[in-house]
Amino acid sequence: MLQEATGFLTARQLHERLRRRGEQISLATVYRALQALTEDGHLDVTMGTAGEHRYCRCAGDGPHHHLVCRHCGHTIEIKGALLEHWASLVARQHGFTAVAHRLELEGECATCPTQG
Amino acid sequence: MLQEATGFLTARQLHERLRRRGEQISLATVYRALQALTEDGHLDVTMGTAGEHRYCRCAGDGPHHHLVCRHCGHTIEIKGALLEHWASLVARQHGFTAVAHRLELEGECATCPTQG
DNA sequence: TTATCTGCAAACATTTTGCAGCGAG
DNA sequence: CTCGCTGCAAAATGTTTGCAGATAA
Repeated sequence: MLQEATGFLTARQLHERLRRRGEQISLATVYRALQALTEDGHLDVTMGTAGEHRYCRCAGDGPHHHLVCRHCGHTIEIKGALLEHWASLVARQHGFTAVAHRLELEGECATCPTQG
Repeated sequence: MLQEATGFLTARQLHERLRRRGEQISLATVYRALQALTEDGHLDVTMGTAGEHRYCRCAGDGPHHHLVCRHCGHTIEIKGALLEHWASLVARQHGFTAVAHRLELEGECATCPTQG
């Protein structure tokens, strides 16, 4: 059902896509499904700068980050062991414990179909 | 007026603080002031996981990141030259250009007043 | 029967905006 | 007068929830 989420989508965007494919699904159901799948760990969630949730279908194989094309939404997963190391080091230097980190990279991908 | 924003605050939190100090300010005015100050570059904005904006008074001296205590909101600015380097390197490796990045570190600070 | 899933619409939270009042120039 | 700042309330947007009907075990 959420095979559509190959990149980062808002609930509304996913809803629109599904309806265009002919599914008669309602927005509320999309939200509920998204919620359930997120709880099960099948989806990652990030916050857009406009305050909306963005859902992404990621392999649940541990912490990673995302490189997202700002035009087409194409997403690449990044396993940033180096970053995680650096993050916990910096945090410890400042006396912080139980540190979680969140990184998002946004740019323009080389093969962006929406470039023209 | 926003000297209160020593850490990350939502508009509501700031509004509450100001009212407790006796200011008869309205929520709309808080938003408007926040908006103006953000445009002027006097405030940084991040998104909380619940979808709310969080405002922070930062020196506008170039890109940096934040280490935030999840309990008291105490915030430390981090200049991550190493991270920026790594980020643009990774992005370039994947063919991305014009890459912006956003990092947030959240943990528990050593001198947290709300630990008990 | 119960349990789950669904749609619709209302509720809810955050943020923005329209209108009017007030003080400064 | 105009201009800008303010408060109140309503609107806009994104998200959640209450209720009832359908379907499955």
